[in-house]
Amino acid sequence: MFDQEQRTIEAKIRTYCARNDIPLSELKWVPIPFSGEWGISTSFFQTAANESRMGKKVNVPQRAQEIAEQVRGAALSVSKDPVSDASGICRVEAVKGYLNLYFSTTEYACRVIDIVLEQGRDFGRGAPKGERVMVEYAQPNTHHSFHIGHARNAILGETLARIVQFAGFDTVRASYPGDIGLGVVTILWAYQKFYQGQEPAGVHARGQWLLKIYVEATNLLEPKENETPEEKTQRETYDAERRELYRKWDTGDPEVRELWRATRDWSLEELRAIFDMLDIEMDVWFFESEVDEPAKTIVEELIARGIADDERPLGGAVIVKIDEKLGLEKEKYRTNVLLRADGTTLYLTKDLALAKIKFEQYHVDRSIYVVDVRQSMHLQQAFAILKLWGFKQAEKCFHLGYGFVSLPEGAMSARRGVVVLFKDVADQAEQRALAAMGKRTPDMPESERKIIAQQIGLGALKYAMLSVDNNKDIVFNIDEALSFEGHTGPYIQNAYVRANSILKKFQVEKFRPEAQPEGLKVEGSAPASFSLKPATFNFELTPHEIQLIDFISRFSAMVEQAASEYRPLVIANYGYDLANAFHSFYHAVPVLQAESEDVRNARLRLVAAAKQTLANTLWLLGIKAPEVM
RNA sequence: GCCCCCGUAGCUCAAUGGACAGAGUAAUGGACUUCGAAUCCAGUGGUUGCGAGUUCGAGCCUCGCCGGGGGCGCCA
Repeated sequence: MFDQEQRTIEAKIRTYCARNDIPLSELKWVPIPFSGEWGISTSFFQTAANESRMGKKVNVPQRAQEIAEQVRGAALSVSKDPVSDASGICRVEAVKGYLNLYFSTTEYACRVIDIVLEQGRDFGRGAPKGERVMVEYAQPNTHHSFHIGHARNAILGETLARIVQFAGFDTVRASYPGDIGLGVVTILWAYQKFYQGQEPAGVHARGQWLLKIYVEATNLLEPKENETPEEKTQRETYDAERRELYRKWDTGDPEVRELWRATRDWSLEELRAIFDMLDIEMDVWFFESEVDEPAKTIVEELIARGIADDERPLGGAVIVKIDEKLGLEKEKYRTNVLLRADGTTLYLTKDLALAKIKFEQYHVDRSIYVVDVRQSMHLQQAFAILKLWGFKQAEKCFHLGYGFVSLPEGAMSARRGVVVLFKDVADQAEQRALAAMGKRTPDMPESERKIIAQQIGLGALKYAMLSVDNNKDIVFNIDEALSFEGHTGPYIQNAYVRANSILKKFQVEKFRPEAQPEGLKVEGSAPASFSLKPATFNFELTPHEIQLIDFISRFSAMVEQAASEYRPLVIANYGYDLANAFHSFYHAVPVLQAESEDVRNARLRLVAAAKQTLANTLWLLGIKAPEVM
């Protein structure tokens, strides 16, 4: 916001230090961490330490303070036009080795709010970065139902995609369902043998039904303790049938393929329904079944390039001795298999083939994988091989690992049917939100109430997933995940609603409505800033206003940080802080009842800016911003 | 045996190597005739697992130890 002033002062500092032989280190500016005023700050400890290293005998903190004081004098006096209100910086102080530049409150408030209102939904958006990034997430197996662990993946991936997109990357969202493999065939086998034609109606019911079949099938196919010879024979017969089915699939048997395609579609339909609920729109769908052939092809290429070693003549597999090829002394990436002795591909093989497709056909510069942290080793191996292969994009491959989601009673297991389904939690969330809405909105039509309850429920669930650092495991406690109070999604949504409420009331009083723009589904929205009058903020601001403007002004920097670190948590935390600042402001500072017309106009602009920033933040989190709740 | 992640308030979690380690939650007290109380305000709560090291400065970086979780060539 004050880049110009910052650069001018930096130049003055540099000049001063050059003239006085002070070995200035890099100037890093951070917001002054005290509330009540705004400004930026930089320290001179590093510079003082430089002197110390050069042989001068100095006490570093003391010397840092001396330099800060001298530089302060320079900043104020080098120019004939001293730093003043006019330039936006009203005060410069040197304290404890830091140089603090304080912004003029009036000037700062005006600039921040003008920018927000002018840029609207683009406030905080980064300039185009000229790079394409692909975010691969949502890789559930088909023929299963989507559980709460899958939901963490999808929510994390979507939010990351929104963040990098908003930060200025050309962003491609990719899903990669596992639509073939032994697990899938197991379900096909049981379906065909016991349940053909018995599937229930309803997209979700059918998807969940497939999961039940899987549990039963697993039960039939797994060895039991103390099993009788008859049971053993039975089980082995079943297993042989399953293997035969897989073989038929592999050779393209039309009947098996048709069975597979039909059941697979049920899962994909459910997956698409869930993406709709989560507000996810995929750009690209990769399927494991379609990567198999390309995977076989690349194996030959990797052998030809001398990256892979073919041990098939010895009755072995095709492997890559990654450490050896990289010339590493200590073992790090170890060795992995590209092709089994029987000639079939593996997960790693397919991922390599898929990466090649991403780079060559989709022209991806950066490739992000949102995958369970337990697959960290495999992805590191894949990236290492891509590097050996000569793909420069390998440097910009990134594994966003996340800890797994377990239940209070232990780990989830699809095989045993011990899972918490996403759909069930989402339904529960809606019910709880409806109950919480209670009498707050007596005049709201049921249809709208339902929509908003979904938005609140999912807001709570999503925020619960995003407000924990991705590398930490989560024990899924439904009461905590669906809490609507405190550090939660609805807390942020509620701040947005309150901001809207003020603006709405103002407009109703002022203009009587018809001011309702067309196309807004939700009643009571007051988004238009056209009716806001210019304001100067030429009055003494309360600490609450200062705090709120401070958080608003940091939004762009937060987006940039979250994108460069690939960390949705940064935005989740920011959203809470911003909402918290707004709630405090809301409670303590009258807007419509402000003491004068000028103050009221200014505060209305501030409320509109806060509302906009909350809206943009919620969008990044994939959480809807209802106008009422 | 080797590698990765984690250890912060009773509990759940934050904190680009910088100024005073912060929130939520639980318990306590207060604030609705007011722009919506899903909120706000107040006090309480800490040897950042332990020990060294690097640094002007370490919750953060390095090493060792303790404790928990995950992974390690034909599963995904």
